[in-house]
Parts: sequence; structure tokens; C-alpha cells
Amino acid sequence: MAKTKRKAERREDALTRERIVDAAIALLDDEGEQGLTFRALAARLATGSGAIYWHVTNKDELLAAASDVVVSRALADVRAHATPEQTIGSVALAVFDSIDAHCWAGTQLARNPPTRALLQIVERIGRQLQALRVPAAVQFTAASVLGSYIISESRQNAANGRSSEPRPDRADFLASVASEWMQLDADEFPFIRQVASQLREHDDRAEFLAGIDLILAGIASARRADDR
Amino acid sequence: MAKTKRKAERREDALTRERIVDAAIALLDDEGEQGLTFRALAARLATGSGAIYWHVTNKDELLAAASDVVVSRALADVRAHATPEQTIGSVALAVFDSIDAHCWAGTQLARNPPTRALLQIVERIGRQLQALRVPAAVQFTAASVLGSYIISESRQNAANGRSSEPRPDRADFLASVASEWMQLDADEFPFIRQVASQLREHDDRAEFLAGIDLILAGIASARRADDR
DNA sequence: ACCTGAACACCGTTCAAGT
DNA sequence: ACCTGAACACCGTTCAAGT
Repeated sequence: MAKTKRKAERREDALTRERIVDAAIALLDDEGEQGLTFRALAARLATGSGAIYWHVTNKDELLAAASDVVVSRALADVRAHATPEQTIGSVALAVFDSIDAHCWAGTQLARNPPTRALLQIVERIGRQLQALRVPAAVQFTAASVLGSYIISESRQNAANGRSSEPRPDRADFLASVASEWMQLDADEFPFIRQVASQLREHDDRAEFLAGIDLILAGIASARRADDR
Repeated sequence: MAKTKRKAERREDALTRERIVDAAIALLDDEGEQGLTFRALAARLATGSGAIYWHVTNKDELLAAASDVVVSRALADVRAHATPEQTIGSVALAVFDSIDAHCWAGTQLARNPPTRALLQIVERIGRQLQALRVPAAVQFTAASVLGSYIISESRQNAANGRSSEPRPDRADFLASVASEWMQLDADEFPFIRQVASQLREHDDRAEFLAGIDLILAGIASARRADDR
């Protein structure tokens, strides 16, 4: 037993990539994106800043890994539903909510090359499209549109919202955006102004799902076009 | 004449916000996003780095302004077409191509609060939706989906592509992405792997427009649902 | 009012030296 | 192999001093 264990025997407080990424997530959640410094992270891990570089290539990679972990965990909890459309909606909401809870993660999802989490999202969606019998030629387009929309909207929501649970000032925020838009030139921005006037009864999460449904309707019509 | 001019009389080389933003755009195009420094910018303008702060609040605002100018110029060139759908396609392509030419501008478009350029995009699209007689309740959702998709896809294309005109290594790039995806676990990523195998005959710009059409189909179906 | 440029605070990253 | 922490290079921003 001692023999097989010897290599694996690690001190409880040994520095590992996993511990570093977890500490980074905690730091990002606590202090925001600008709170993540190698110095602060080293302090949290009770080590030197240089030690981190032994396990992680650089800050960029660390941020990507942190975002990956957060979104992957959220995706892992998504179960299949009765219809592919519902499953797609669940995947979308899982991403939306996890980025809402970790607002720094949104930026990372749009990175290039794509993070593994983004590939997971597209994979989950793609399978549902196949289950929906979307023609092969349309599958890539459909998955792209859904993926783009999910990332983009989740990101924007997180940038607006700061922390999901306690939103006392949400109404104030909407009102301030609305009043700002109403000050735009009436000739140049008639549409924006009209939208601004409806902004009060706005539910981000419901709006997000309405967008998903709109895209699904487009996919359904492409499928019908193919049947003919 | 001397009297009315006195206030407006400025030396040719006077520092103005406009000159600063233009120099920033040139610097960003030449050296990339990380090439924009107050020191480098000051050198280009033959002044001290502190002088820039008299005309611009900070780097963030400067980046936003630069992106705004670039995208606004592209939008200004878009003319109305025979159908609202075609006009929307033209707006989308104008944004896509301008970000492709200035790849640093994509990130800025997704800023919060929204840049003026994004409001212009949504405005142009919104008016076309009204021309299409999209029900009022759907207009906001439809404009959001289109806006999200345009920004997200343009950004990703720019991050991939580096400079639009000379793309000799484009095929190589696609091939390398494809082979990377083919190395993913076959059980975990069947859809991604299938998509990867079709990646060779991929035209980003055509794909982008196909996505726009898919969304427009969704909008059309929402319109029909309303008619009933 | 507007410009100059040195100085400040802070950060990612490296690396010689340790264990 | 892995950790330490001082040092390096570089940057956004400020500000006293100039015109």
C-alpha cells in the first residue's frame, strides 16, 4: 500500500492546478475581474507569485480555465427534457444563470480559440438539432446562431446585472437606461426611443428565452422548407 | 473676419479629441490592441502622454470612441434596398466587414453601457422590422437577436481572421481547427467532430448571412403567428 | 486653457536561489 | 520537481510646473 501510494502522496496543502483555478474563481467572484492578480492569488494560496507559473502558463490561460470550470459545472447539471426544444432552452438557461452568477466568465466564453465549455455548449445543442431532424446542411448554421446568441446575451446580462439574487435596484437601473435613451435625438433614434418606453416591464430572463424561441422558430421553418 | 475667427483660430497641429481618436485608430490598426499605449500614442502625436488626458477621460473611453467611429462610418455607407430583409443583410455585412478590417473594434461593440454604434445598428434594424410589419411585442426580441448575432459573429470572425484581403493561410487555418476538433473524444463530442469534417468548404461571410436568414425566417414565422 | 514629462502605483512575468 | 520572492519591464494615470 505504501508502495502504490508513494507517488500520489501529496501534502494536503500542495499546490495543484486545480487548487489554483478554484482559488482564482473565488477571487474573481469576491473581487471582480480586476481583483485577480498573481500577487493576490499567491497570498490566498500562501505562496509566492512565481509558484503559480509552475502550474499555469499565464494569466490568460488561468482566466480561460476558470471560466471553463464554472460553465462546465453548470452544463453538467442539465438533464434531457421531453422535447429537444426544451432541452435547448435548459442548456441556454444554465449558461445564462452561471454567467449571471460569475459575471467575469462571460468575456472568456467568447475567446478564441473557443474554450472547451463553448464546444460543450455547441455539442449539446447540436445533438438536439439532430434529434429535431434539422437538415444536415442547416445544423452548423443553427448551432452557430444559438451559440452566438447565448454567449452574447448572457455576457450582456452579466455586465448589466451584478449578482443575480438581490436586485433591489434593478428597476432603477432600467429606468435610468430608459431615460438616457429617451434623450437621444428623436429623428435619428425613433426605434430606440420607442423601445425605451417599454423597458419598464422588462424581464431579462424571459426576454432571453423569447429570443431562443424566435431562433427555434427559424430552425423549424428551415426544416419545413427542406421537407418540401 | 478676424473677429469671428479669433476663437476658432487653432494651430494646424492643435491637439483635439478627433485627432487623438484618429491616431488611436491608426495605431490600433498598425500594432494591434496591445499596441495602443498612451506613450506610443503621445509619440505619434508628438506630445506628452498627459496631454491626451485633457481631451479624453481614460483609455477605456478612447477605445470605445475609436470603435464607435469605425463602425459608424461603415453604417453611414449603407443604403436602403428593395426589401427590408436585404437592407438588414446590408447592415449586418457592413458591420461584419468593418470589424474584419479593424479586429480590435469587435470587443468594444459588446461593451456596457452600449456604444452609440450599437444603438445605431439596432436602430437601423428596428426600422426595417417595423417596415416588415413585425408585431410590436416581437420587435425588441427580434432586434436583440439580430444585434447579438451580428456582434458575436463579427467579433469571432475578426479574432480568427487577421486582415480580410490577403488570406492565403485561411485554408490552413480551417484545416488546423478541423484536425484539432477531430482529436476530441468521439463519445463526448460527436456533433463537433461531424461539423469539423465539413469545415473545409466553409465560407465565413456566406455562413454569416445564412445565420441572418435563419433569424429572419424565425421573425417571419412570428409575424405569421400574429396574423392568425 | 492647454501642454509637458517626470513620478507614482501597480501589474504580469522571469529567474537565480533555495528545498 | 517544485517553491520563494526579489527584480525587471511596462503601463495607466496624476500632477506640479510651465506657456
